Parts: sequence; structure tokens; C-alpha cells
Amino acid sequence: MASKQALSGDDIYRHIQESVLEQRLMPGTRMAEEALCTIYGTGRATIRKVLVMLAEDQIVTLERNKGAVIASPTVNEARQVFEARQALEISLLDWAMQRATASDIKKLYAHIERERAALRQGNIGEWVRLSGEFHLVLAKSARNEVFFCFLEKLVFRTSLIVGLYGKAAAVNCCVDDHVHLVQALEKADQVTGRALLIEHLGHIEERLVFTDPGGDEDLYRALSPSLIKRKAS
Amino acid sequence: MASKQALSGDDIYRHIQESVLEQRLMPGTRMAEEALCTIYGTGRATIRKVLVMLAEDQIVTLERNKGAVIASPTVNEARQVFEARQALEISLLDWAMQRATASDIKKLYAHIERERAALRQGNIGEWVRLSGEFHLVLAKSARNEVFFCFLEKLVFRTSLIVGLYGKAAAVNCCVDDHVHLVQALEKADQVTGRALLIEHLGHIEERLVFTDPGGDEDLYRALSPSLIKRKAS
DNA sequence: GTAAAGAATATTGTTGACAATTTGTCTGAT
DNA sequence: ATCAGACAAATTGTCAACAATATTCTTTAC
Repeated sequence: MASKQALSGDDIYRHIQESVLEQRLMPGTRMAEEALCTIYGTGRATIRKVLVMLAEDQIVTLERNKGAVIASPTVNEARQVFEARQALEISLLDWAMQRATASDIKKLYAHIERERAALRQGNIGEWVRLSGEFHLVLAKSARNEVFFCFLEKLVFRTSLIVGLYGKAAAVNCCVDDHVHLVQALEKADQVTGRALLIEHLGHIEERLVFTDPGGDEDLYRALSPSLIKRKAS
Repeated sequence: MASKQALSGDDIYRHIQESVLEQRLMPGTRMAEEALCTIYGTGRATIRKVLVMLAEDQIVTLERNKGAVIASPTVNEARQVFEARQALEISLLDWAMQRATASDIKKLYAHIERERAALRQGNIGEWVRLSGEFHLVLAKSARNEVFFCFLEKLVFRTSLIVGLYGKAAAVNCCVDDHVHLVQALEKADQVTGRALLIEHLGHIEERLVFTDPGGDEDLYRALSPSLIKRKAS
């Protein structure tokens, strides 16, 4: 299981990100430093750096003297992530319609083909990852590195949210939505594109069940009212 | 100069961010680890963590075996930052118009008053910082933590850009613009608000001179042509 | 005088050990 | 049986020393 070869910090960083995207690393998973050292065959200093980077992306939460845990977004955080994603992607789509080249369109269709292939082979993990990455390929056509990075981070967080609150882990976002979106982009049909995008993101959100299964910092608000009542009586 | 008390990593992180915002730390400044250790009175491990965090925010660039330097955004990066900021702040203003409370409005006017006070006292550094922070106070009224954090990062990068390309360091963004913006927010006048915001951000951008004064990674592109010519001849 | 080569210096990368803190377990009293 | 307290194990935070690399300065040859 443990790969002996010493990897660089960035490699480990990307590998953990990918694992989150493929939903192999689920929220709440403890990330002990020693364990990661043996898995990746590096010293603690390297792992520590990676964990700080992941914490900045809000992929893990880093508490003093408690170590790192894969983040468990609260319901409120999840709502804000979806709201932000929608606004972000609408801007990105607008820019993409102005700037996308024929090569960009080709790449998008090629990516959709890979999604289909993964589905046919029943490789769910890879398909989930590709589904998320589709939005990044689309974002790249917008030619704005800043928004691209922002969306990248939200895609990771979306993966965590789906892992936490998704009922049917299988169906994350359907391929046909992606096809129609690219077709609208190709025609530079801003109105249709925007509607499709909102609908598509709505599909993802609809498949969630927001019944807080043990938030981490919401514990206070969830439990203290009963204590206050007992005190007051 | 060197404060002897040992500070926590987060304190140092915030202090450096503030220094960037006040334009006391300018792009290109080398951030040697030992120097920071003596300044903040901590070990290198702590400093290293801070530098990784700052690198994730693109406030510093971290090159292997070369250490950290305050980032020097290229002209292209600067353009993308401004484009992204405009899109971000438009969304934030829309949300703020739906969600801002009377308390939020009060805080905004209070902040503007602080800006005026800093100007009267001739405390330029603090005024520059407050000018940037105004947008964050406004963003807080939008009730979306995700976009707030995104804007926070862009405000820092804007500070770097102004430090690099700004001609009149003094005038960064004028107080009256802020007043009018809050008035539009108060009236929930979406059209006027958006126009004012775009105009205001335009003012900031207008005060820049995009004549690459020796970028760091643009150095390659700036210098390599002559080498290629020599090679080819 | 200039340019290249090499030594010297300084800075970062890495490892290891130790201190501080948290977590889990065990005992004993009520 | 339950709970408090103390002890033990495990984990993270911090620091210091050493290795690897980059930069600077000096020397030397042309």
C-alpha cells in the first residue's frame, strides 16, 4: 500500500486533492502526520507543508495540537459554496463565450467523451472526478487565471459537500447537461447558456440532503440551548 | 525594531498581510527566513509555515532553494485581478443589497469616517489600508464567506499591483466614491450601485502605468529574445 | 581590463530529537 | 455501575544541527 518512493510536496498535495475529488478521502478522515509520512515516504516537514496548503484551501481543518482532518463543511458553508459557485461560473461562462477558441470547444467535447468512457467502464471514481474537472476545462476557456483558481477550490469543496450530504453517491452530474452547455457556448447563446448552467448546478444541489450529520463547530449551537434551558429552569 | 515577544504563526501571517496592505512591504522584497525569525522572535519552522500560507495567497512567491519574495504580479496578472475583482464585487453588491442590515450600513459610514480621519491626520499608510478594507466591510454585508475570502485575497494582490504600477502612490481610491456607493446600497439601487462600483474600480485601475518595470518571471521573456537572437545568428 | 573558474559565504531543505498537549485507559471511591 | 482522578500512550509543536544549493567574492589567465 505504501509507495516507497519519496515524492515532492506538490505531488503529495495534488494526490490528496485528486483523492478528495474521487471521493476516496471522505470528510472527517483523520490525517495523522506519521501515517502520511509512511504512505508517501517523506519526512514530517514535507507533510506539514502539504497540510498547511490543504488547510488554506479549506480541504482540511487544522486545529492546534489536534492535527488535520478532512474538512466537513457545515450546511451553511455548503449553501454559500453553491451560491458562490453559481456566481463564479456565470461570469466564467460569459467570458468563455467571448474568448473560447475552436480548440477549446474541441477539448470540451473530448473531455465529455472521456466522461462517457469512464461511465461505460463503470469506473465511478474517475467519472466523478471527470465530472468535476469538466467545469475546470470550461473555466479555462474564460482566460482568467484568478477565477479559474477560485473555481478549482470550490470544486474540491463541492466534492466534500457531496460526500457528506449526497444521497446517491453515484449520480453527481449528468453528462447530457455538459453537452448542452458546450453547445450553448459554441453558439455563444448567453441566455440559454446561463439558464443551463443554473439548472445544472441546481441538479447537483438537489441531490443533497441537508440534515446536519454532526457538524464540527456547530456542535456548540446545537447542544448548548438544551443546557441553557436546564440551567434556567 | 525587532519585537522580542514570540508571536504565533497566525499573528505573523496577519501582520505581514497588513504590511502589504499598508504598502510598507513592496513587491520584490526578499523574505529571508533568518531575518523574519529575528524580527518576530520565533524559530524557522513557524516562519516557514507562514511563508507557505502567504504563497498560497500569492502574496509571496516561493521558489525552491531560493526562498520567498513579495510577489510582483505581471501586467497580465494585474488585468485578470481587476477583471476578477469587478465580477466578484458586482455579485457581492447584489447580495449586499438584498441582505444588508441597518447595522451594516452604520458600520460602512463609520468606516468611511475612519478613512477621513486618517486622511486629515496625514496618515497615508493607514488610509491606504482602510481604503482597501472598505471593500471588505462592504463584502461582509453580502453574507457569503466564500466570496468574502476571495475578495480579501484580491485586495491584497491589488495592493501589490498598486505598489508596482501605481504612479501617484498617495491617491489610491477616493473617499467620495465610497460614500456614493453606500448611499446606493442604502437605497438598494442596483443599477446605480453597479455603475458606481465599476467606475470606482476603474478609477483605481486608471491610476496605474502598465509599463513592466522589471518583472521577476517576465525577466525570462524580457531577456531571452536577445539570447535567442545571438544563438540564431 | 575583462572574463572565466573556483573558493567562501550565506541561505534554504531535511532530518532528528525533545517538549507540550491531547487522548485513552486504568484504578478506586461512592 | 458510574464517575473522578491519575497515569500512560500517542500526536503535534518547536528547536537545533547538518546537508544541499545558490550567491558572492576573489583569484587567475588572457
